[in-house]
Amino acid sequence: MLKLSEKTDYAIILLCHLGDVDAPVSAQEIAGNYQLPQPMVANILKQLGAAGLIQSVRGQNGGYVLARNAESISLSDIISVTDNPFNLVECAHDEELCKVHQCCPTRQPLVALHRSIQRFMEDMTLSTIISESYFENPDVGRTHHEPAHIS
Amino acid sequence: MLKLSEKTDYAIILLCHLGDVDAPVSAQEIAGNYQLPQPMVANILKQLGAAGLIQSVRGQNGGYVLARNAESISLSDIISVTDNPFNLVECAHDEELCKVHQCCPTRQPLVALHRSIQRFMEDMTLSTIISESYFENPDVGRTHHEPAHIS
DNA sequence: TGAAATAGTACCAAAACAGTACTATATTAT
DNA sequence: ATAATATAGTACTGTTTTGGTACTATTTCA
Repeated sequence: MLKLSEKTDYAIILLCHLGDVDAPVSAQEIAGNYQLPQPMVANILKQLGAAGLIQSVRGQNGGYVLARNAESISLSDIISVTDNPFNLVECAHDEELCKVHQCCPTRQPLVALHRSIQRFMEDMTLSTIISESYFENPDVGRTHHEPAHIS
Repeated sequence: MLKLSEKTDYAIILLCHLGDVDAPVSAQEIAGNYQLPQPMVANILKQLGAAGLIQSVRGQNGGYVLARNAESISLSDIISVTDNPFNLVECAHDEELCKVHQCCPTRQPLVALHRSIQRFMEDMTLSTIISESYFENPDVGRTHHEPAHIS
């Protein structure tokens, strides 16, 4: 399905949190903050760490911090970790995989769509996401701007 | 995963074929032409018919023709049939589904990405796909233009 | 009346996903 | 030292989605 995995959703949330704090943040802390199951948060953080997007600090008072500044982490980077490298169509990478290579009308236009999405995801950085995010915490006095529902 | 289903791939191929022919084309004919399993082709055509993208002609010498002209069939239409209606993130349609609604940094930027993709898919019509498609049939004397491979 | 086609549905195996569990290792506070 | 609190690595499992098939009914034409 043409949908982001929930892991990616969560990963973005976790990364936004890390981008807002300087000191290392533990999996437990984040899980508590967003009411998500701790093992899953830990698992995603492990993946993000292994991929080099965040850096781990082991031991007591340990946790995670961003490995790079938020400007240099793109949505594409994140999706590559939690959603596999983006690949709209299989044959985009390997033409041999195409089962109907005698006449494949899909390749050209779908590759164009692939590129368009890819580019968007590369331009969308974590810092952009953070600056565009909005908070609905009741304790934060903020105007509630409702994003229009789509499609 | 952020990938089109194979059914969508096939659906595009089938529709392109129908867009090139006037007389009704049967599932068997198409299956033979592209060396795809007949039952699957038939199944996809049934779905496309039920969705109103193509029109069926029953009985002997029957088959399918486009129900509308190729300009008015968008990639978005096709994907809605074979890939479910496009929905990059669950909460894009229903904010209540958001499990972390206290602070959801993902919504705004992902909705933007959703819109961007949605728009692209609506602008990409079947006739565009057909005109951009290229054929490698050996019997058709054509210059072979290799699309660059993408990341 | 028989052949060739679609209509509708239901089914099944394999893959992907979400989430968990367990063991090992590192660091710090006491 | 040692106990507490972290991450590291990996493997597992139930559920959902996907790809593909099967079967029966209906329509149309020769």
